[in-house]
Amino acid sequence: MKIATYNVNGVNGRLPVLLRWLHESAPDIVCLQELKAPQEKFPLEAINDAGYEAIWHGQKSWNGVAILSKKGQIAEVRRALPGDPDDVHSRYIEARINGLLIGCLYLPNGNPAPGPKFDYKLNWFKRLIQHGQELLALKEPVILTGDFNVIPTEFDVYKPERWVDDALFRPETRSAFQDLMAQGWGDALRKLYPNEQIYTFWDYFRNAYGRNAGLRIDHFLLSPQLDNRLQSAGVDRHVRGWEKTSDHAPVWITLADQ
DNA sequence: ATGCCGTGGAAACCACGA
Repeated sequence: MKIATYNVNGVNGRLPVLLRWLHESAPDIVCLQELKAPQEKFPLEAINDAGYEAIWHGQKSWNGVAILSKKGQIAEVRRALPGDPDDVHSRYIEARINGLLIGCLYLPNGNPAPGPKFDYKLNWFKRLIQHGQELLALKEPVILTGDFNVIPTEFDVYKPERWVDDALFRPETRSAFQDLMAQGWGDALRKLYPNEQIYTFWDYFRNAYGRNAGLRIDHFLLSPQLDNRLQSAGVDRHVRGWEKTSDHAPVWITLADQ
């Protein structure tokens, strides 16, 4: 079973790219972030025509997350991260599909830091850590995936010294990510490629993709129940080179059937 | 060092992104 995550940066603006990639890569389950579309503007018909069922939580202009599946029913569990009923951003959706519990997330960017946006990021992170603990306590096969907006280590950025004061790389951010990982999650891509340089995002500016000036900020976190089912993982980095493409590339894993 | 590009929405610019 192939599962992917992709920050599309506008699901309607990128629809041709999304459909081309779905056809080429043929993942069974897809987590999307940054739909940038209100609930009623999600392109369900085109997604259905591509062979996928979908659940989504849209929002006007910004954020927005979705889970697509062409394998098994999507049983939605929640469409918000617990812990703050006043949080109106659409950044989390969770569902059971085919024996997997999948959390699709778009963690706040947090810039500029310090400031209220960074505070929001850290508060969101606290809620994610709390929820992560609850997910692991289920002792089920769980996947937490999406755009974490976290550069986990110096090895995950082309020029770390330029990013030390950035909300994606600040000590508080890395520390929060370490706290989450310490619960027992496995970083799927790092587990399979401990020494490879892996990027999932390249800025639109300064020919970042051409220079491979990238960041690794889209992650697949697996619960221990999935440790021995992880078969392969990768980044479809060539998609970042397409016309009218997102600044992120799709990331995927494959799991052995149980 | 920098939003230099790109999106959506409102309004011919702005907020936001990483």
